[in-house]
Amino acid sequence: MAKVYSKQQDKIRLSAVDWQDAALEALAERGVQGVAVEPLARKLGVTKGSFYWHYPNRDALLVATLERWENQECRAFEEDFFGVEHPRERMCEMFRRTQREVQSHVIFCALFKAVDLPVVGVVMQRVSEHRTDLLSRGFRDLGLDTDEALKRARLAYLSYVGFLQYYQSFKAARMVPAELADYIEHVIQTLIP
Amino acid sequence: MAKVYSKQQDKIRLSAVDWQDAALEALAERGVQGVAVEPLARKLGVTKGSFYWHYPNRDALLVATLERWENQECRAFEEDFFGVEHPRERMCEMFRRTQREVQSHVIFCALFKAVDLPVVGVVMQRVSEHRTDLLSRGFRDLGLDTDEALKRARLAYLSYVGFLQYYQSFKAARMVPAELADYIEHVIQTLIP
DNA sequence: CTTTTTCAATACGCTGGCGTATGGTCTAAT
DNA sequence: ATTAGACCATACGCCAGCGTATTGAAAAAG
Repeated sequence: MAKVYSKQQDKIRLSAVDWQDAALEALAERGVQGVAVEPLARKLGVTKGSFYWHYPNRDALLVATLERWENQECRAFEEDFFGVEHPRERMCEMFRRTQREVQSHVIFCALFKAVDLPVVGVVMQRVSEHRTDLLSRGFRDLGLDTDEALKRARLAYLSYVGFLQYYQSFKAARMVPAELADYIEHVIQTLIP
Repeated sequence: MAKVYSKQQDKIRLSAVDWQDAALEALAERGVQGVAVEPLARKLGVTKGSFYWHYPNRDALLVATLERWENQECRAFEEDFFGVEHPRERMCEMFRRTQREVQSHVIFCALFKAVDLPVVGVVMQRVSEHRTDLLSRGFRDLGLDTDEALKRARLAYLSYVGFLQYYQSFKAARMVPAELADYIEHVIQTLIP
């Protein structure tokens, strides 16, 4: 489906998925409102005449892009979760995850900022519940009762969300990697029983 | 300076501050990009001819509005902080604050979503540091050493940010007040030594 | 009661994005 | 080699917001 091309500029013919890839890139760079058809067309070295052959409108691209992202994202999260056997080590790794897979976080963050758009909202709500569920399960495995585990999972997840919002944006005032790692370890010590 | 008028509609003549008030309202309702001069003018029952007498451009209104908001917001936070003597009770109240003063949180949240705009970014960074500083001080008063206190303050603040981002938007999936209070108490138990 | 000053209306041009319509070109299959 | 379908260009029209320029009205100052 994906054709052969060298640069972003001189490509052959595009598929619907190519537009989604470009949308994700724009999303990471300029946020949801950066996903605009004419700019995307320019970036792809094409005109919007092409776009409206693949999608009926901008929203449709957004929906398709987010659906693919959601699947892939949830799968990755699950793999990370179930990838570690030991319950405590497992949770620690989930927290340390914040320092890795940067691009993924950038998109997550951009989406969270646009959560007021219905199209984005429904997706982020599902993703949030999915993650909270898993974290909650992780805390149960550490001995917390159902209720405590859920609340702790919410706290953990929301502190993650807040962290991203903050540190993705204030790139100037960022902690250095060592300081960041130190912070994460503190969070682990504080939130994991 | 503020003239007499009955409704939002039929007012006499406007001052620069009237535009700031309207801007704050729009900010709470539609986010930063809702602060647009022509819509504001409509809401104020006036045309943009008026606006450009008071401000050179949209950005100037934003700056002025944010400056006023920042002062007022930081002052309120300090008052809440120093308003309670007992160090532990003080911190507990700061956390419970999340359930009150709703309008204030709405604006805070809207601003955080637009933190990529330089005008907004610089303000939110200052506000964030201000709050983190005070929280850090609060944790020191509870016996944490300087380093731990700072990290704990960051965690507390960022979990607050994440919480707002989430619950301001997903009004549908909100916790009921009792459940919310329960969550807050859990956070208090977990984060306050 | 003039004269300034302050505030507002009208009308204009510009930009950037959306979406449509129509026709053209390349490719793959017949 | 022809044809059908997939992909793209061009050229529209539309809308919403920004900002400017000019004129007008209403207060306040003199």
